[in-house]
Amino acid sequence: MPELPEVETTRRGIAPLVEGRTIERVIVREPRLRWPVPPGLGTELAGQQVKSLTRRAKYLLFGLERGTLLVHLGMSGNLRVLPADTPPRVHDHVDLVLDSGKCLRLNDPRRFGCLLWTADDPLAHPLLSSLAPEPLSAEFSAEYLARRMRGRSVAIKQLLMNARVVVGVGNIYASEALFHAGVRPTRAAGRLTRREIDALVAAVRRVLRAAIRAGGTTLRDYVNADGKPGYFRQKLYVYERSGQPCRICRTPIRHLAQGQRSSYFCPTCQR
DNA sequence: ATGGGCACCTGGCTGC
DNA sequence: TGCAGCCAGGTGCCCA
Repeated sequence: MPELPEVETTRRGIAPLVEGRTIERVIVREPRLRWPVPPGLGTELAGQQVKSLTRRAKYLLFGLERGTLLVHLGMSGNLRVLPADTPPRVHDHVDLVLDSGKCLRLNDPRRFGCLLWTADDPLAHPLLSSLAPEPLSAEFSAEYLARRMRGRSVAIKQLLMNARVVVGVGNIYASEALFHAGVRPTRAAGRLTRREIDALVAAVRRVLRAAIRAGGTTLRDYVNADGKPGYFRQKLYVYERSGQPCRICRTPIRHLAQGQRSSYFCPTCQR
């Protein structure tokens, strides 16, 4: 589900409601997430104030007085701030009960998400330590990408989704960015021209920024912190549009599978 | 090092 | 109506 824009939308939505609040207690209804919720989490978090809420890749980092809470939403997770007495629904796995009378509630049907705590520098955590640059940072430049693509035979779409090359770009925005750059998803990464790499870096940035502005993309079950869907779906050019006319040239959008993931492209606009 | 495939899970849709 | 099969915003790990 959530790629960078959806995680960032979630962060912006919940930050004003959690920053400065104290966690009174933690309710774990289902600890079996991608990694088990640590058994001592409640003891660790109770009484701690949330100092900051930041994002690294698709992880949310809750900076506490002591240590950091790491949350990943996996494919189907969402976080909402609700009145603490709201009856839990199916797949409401964890609540952080706040001193505001509200709770931060994690819902995740597929349980591919995770909720972990670390006492140390969160960026040194094994799950975060080898992550690539943020796509919206200056570090993600055409020079950088060109260097990382050189000699690689892997398809450009799969490389874009590799978190050791650039983070935050998932299945939707990889297809969309490649459309806007005019590059077919199947091209070998190492064969792109410098002009195409320039276009691709710009397209990744543009698509992610526009999606954040629209509150993310809701395909099925993504909702933001207010329980509302994102509106970027209406601005998708190729994703889940196979057979429909290209918004630029009317050629039917094509679908194919790459590494067990669906890709979409316009055979006319993308070369 | 690189690339490919599988695994983890639930739910919704399709087609027989 | 029932059920099998397939697909879905991610990503760590194992193998060649």
